[in-house]
Amino acid sequence: MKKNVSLKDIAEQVGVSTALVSYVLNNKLKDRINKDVAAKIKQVAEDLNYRPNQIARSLKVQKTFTLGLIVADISNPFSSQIARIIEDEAKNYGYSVIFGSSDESAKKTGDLIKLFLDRQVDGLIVSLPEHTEEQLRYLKKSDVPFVLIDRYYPTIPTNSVSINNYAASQKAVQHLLDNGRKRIGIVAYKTALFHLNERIRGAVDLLAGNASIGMVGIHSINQDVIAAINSFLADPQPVDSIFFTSNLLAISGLKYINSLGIKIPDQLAIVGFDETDAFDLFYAPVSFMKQPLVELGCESLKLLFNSIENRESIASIELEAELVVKSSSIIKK
Amino acid sequence: MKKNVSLKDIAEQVGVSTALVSYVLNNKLKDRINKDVAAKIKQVAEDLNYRPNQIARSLKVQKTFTLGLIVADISNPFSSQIARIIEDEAKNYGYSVIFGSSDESAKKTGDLIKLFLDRQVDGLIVSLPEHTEEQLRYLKKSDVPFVLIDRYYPTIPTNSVSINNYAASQKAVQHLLDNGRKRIGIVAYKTALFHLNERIRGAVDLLAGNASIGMVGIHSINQDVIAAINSFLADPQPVDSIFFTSNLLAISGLKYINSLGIKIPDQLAIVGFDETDAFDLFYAPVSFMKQPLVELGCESLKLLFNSIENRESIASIELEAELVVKSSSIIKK
DNA sequence: AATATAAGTTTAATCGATTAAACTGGCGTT
DNA sequence: AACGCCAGTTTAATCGATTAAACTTATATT
Repeated sequence: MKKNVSLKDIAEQVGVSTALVSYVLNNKLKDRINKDVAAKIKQVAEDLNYRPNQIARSLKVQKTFTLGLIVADISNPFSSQIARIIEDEAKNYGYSVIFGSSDESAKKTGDLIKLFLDRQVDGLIVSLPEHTEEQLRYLKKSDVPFVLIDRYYPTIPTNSVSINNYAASQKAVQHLLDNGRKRIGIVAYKTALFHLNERIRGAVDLLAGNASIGMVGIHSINQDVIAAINSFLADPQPVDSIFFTSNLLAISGLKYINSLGIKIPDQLAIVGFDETDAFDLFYAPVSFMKQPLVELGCESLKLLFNSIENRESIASIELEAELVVKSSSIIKK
Repeated sequence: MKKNVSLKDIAEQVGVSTALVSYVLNNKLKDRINKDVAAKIKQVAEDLNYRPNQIARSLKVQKTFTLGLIVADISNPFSSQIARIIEDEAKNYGYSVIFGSSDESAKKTGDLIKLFLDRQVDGLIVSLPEHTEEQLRYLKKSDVPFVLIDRYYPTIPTNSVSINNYAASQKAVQHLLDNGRKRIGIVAYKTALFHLNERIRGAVDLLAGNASIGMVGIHSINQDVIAAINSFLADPQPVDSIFFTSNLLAISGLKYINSLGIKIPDQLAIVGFDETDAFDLFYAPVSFMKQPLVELGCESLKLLFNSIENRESIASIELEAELVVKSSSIIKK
């Protein structure tokens, strides 16, 4: 195996100490160093194709320039788009990202947190599954800067970036009302996650109790979505519109609606949550609440870097989602 | 800032050397160590919640237990699913993954390779953009174990895992022929990438020159797909079926076909490449060539770990894609 | 001439772990 | 009593970089 070139190799070849090589290559003590020696060192470093060992550097300077990212599932487009944005933006700050999927499991989340802390990440961006108060406390105690993204506990103060789910939900429902819909079905997760329950609360508040809600278990999505839609339709006053509070729920629901031969938007208006290619391929392209993914990612990093520089700072940022109207929810002319 | 607990802290508290602590916690020299002392050390380590600093450990043992993963774009479902599988499986081997998106840029790919090498990854899994022979040579010279996934250069021997694109393409086209289609349009990328050209070659060979091909630039997908479809339809003998050689091409094409009001599969049969939710939401769920993603990921890791243990080994693995038939390509009963 | 200052470089400690080699008493053997 | 041996432990080097402090010369100042 070829050995990597180290400071020592350069030092020996030039005939100086490693310290001097380090000073030269890092442009420190600039004005005190002999120009010819500096030039020679740079030349040799170049010739040997020297690349500093970041592990050694990290150990010494106590900084890894690595961030940990925990998402629910990197293969879900919501997560992967966020990951993409964070990876890109972190690179601009000189940071790399290591990542993991929690699979909505509290235990996996805890394991990933420990794994990342062991690797001395400089900070974490985490999307927490439900029932992770313990993991969150561990994280706070660890004293590593971190930011919660998408999901947070309103009663536990932390850095966080999320959207205003309550308002988003109301925008979606109001849009259906504005388009003449009277009976709105809400399909939502049965969950302890605050942000998802805010989506329910927003809709219910606006409809003043006059809402049909279908609850879906995260591990039985297709089955529960079908049951929810069936019950919406079996109602003496069947719904004339459905608001799906997540992208997976919408995809699952639309497949079933397709198979029933129900016409969208004539018989049923649809609004989804989060963007996906699939919405556009539907014969009646699906209206949806669009989350500001770039802002979510960038604001998270801003908070995180703030927190890395100044441990005291804690901030919560709430962004607005935007309604994108396509043909699934409007009255055909 | 709270300092992490180190071996030294434990050693001081117990009143022994750090060496002994290390031996105990790593279960080395088991039979030579006083049981009471060992118990005490373990107890104190537990009490202080000691977690070894992996950076320090990596420096000493010259192994980081980290892999680098370079995909084209982590927000493309093909990449993110692979990333998911690799992350999961690597974790089983005790490895973490750092990742980056090349954006199909040779320069970014080179930058990522350097970044990952600087961080002393133990190995790399790379999906190369076109015109990256130079970056590939650099990688080979670096002597770090790596595996190419999905894409490879047939003339440059490396570890690689890919699918048999030639055969996959023929399966797709043969399926269309079997279902009575006579004029098949192929929509493919204009690219230097070998694996994508294999898809074209497979189709063309089978159709013996009787194929219409629409070439699409990677940076002008929508525009070029539209042009391709227009030309297919303007032909004196218009096509009765289209094979899209990637998921993005299919999505783009289906959107356009939708807008033209063309009926699938009656007027036009469709076969796509790679799975996506979108295919299922289309009113005529789309048939597609399904890549064995789990196998791709797992075989890559197997090759990589082989290569990490034994630098000499080089192997290329070719997997088969499978045709998944839905309603977009079959004759309606 | 004595001393201060500056320029250029090196020494050596350090980050936190690992590990080969050396050490220390106590014990048994002859 | 002298020696070897062994269990149990420590010493010290090492990984590759960073950096405060110390160290040389040479030059300037008084």
